[in-house]
Amino acid sequence: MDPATAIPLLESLASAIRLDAYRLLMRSGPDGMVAGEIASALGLPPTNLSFHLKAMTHAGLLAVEQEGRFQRYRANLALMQELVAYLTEECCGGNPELCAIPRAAGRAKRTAIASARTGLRRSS
Amino acid sequence: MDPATAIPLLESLASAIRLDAYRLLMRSGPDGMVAGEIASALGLPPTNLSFHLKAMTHAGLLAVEQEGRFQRYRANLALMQELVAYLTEECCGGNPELCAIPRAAGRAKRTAIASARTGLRRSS
DNA sequence: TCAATGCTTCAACTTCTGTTGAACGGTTGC
DNA sequence: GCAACCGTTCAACAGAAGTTGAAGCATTGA
Repeated sequence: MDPATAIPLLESLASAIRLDAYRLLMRSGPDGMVAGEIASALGLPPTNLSFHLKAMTHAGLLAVEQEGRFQRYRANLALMQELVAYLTEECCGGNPELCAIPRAAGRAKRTAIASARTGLRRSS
Repeated sequence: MDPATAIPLLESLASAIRLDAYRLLMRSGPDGMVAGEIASALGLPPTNLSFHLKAMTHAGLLAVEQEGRFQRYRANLALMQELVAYLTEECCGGNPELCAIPRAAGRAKRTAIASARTGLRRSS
């Protein structure tokens, strides 16, 4: 995944309504939910929900299927997993165990990066 | 992590400028970078960059430290890892291996959900 | 002390996002 | 066919986010 793909997904999730909707659909499993069910579960007017569901569907985070007069939405879990993998990569360069360590422990690995800079240093 | 904590982080990352800035700082390791270095690396005017760095710092995604007349920014990798853990949880209920499976495989698990609905089914 | 530097804050503006009510199209059941 | 229902699209508005230039504050070096 590249940034251009990740950003629309992050935008989709960076809203309380859309994050709630996604979590709801994730929990509802492969059956997903019909728009009206989602609206009543989240307590939203249908126009507003439709706006957000459309945005998420456009981003690829949801799939929609017509079912008679209903619209059934499902979470695209595979894409979400790709996003998580991308963030893990961006977080620690693929080494999650480096993330939370104290600063001194990263010293060996950052030599190359440090030497590429212009000599600005903390007072130490 | 709860949604109220995750959303500002997702907002922080849901912008090309801010995502680029975070990736840059992540790659620069524990040394971080000075604001001017970031600005020239990303090709941004300082006012604009300052706006975004402030937003990310406010969200907790970056840490900033004064260093003489410079401001040194560092990525908060621990928080990023918490976010990834949260998304993993939200993605598959803590079971990432369930994510990408074909729909039929989830049948047993969704019985309870399905029975709560009104008997609507796809034509199959 | 004073000019230069690095970065931020402020104000003004433009653009994007989110919300709402009204209208519309498609499906269902009588 | 026709009314009821589900959900979307549209238009209008309010508020938030992003960008820019000017001004300000703090630090540095002469």
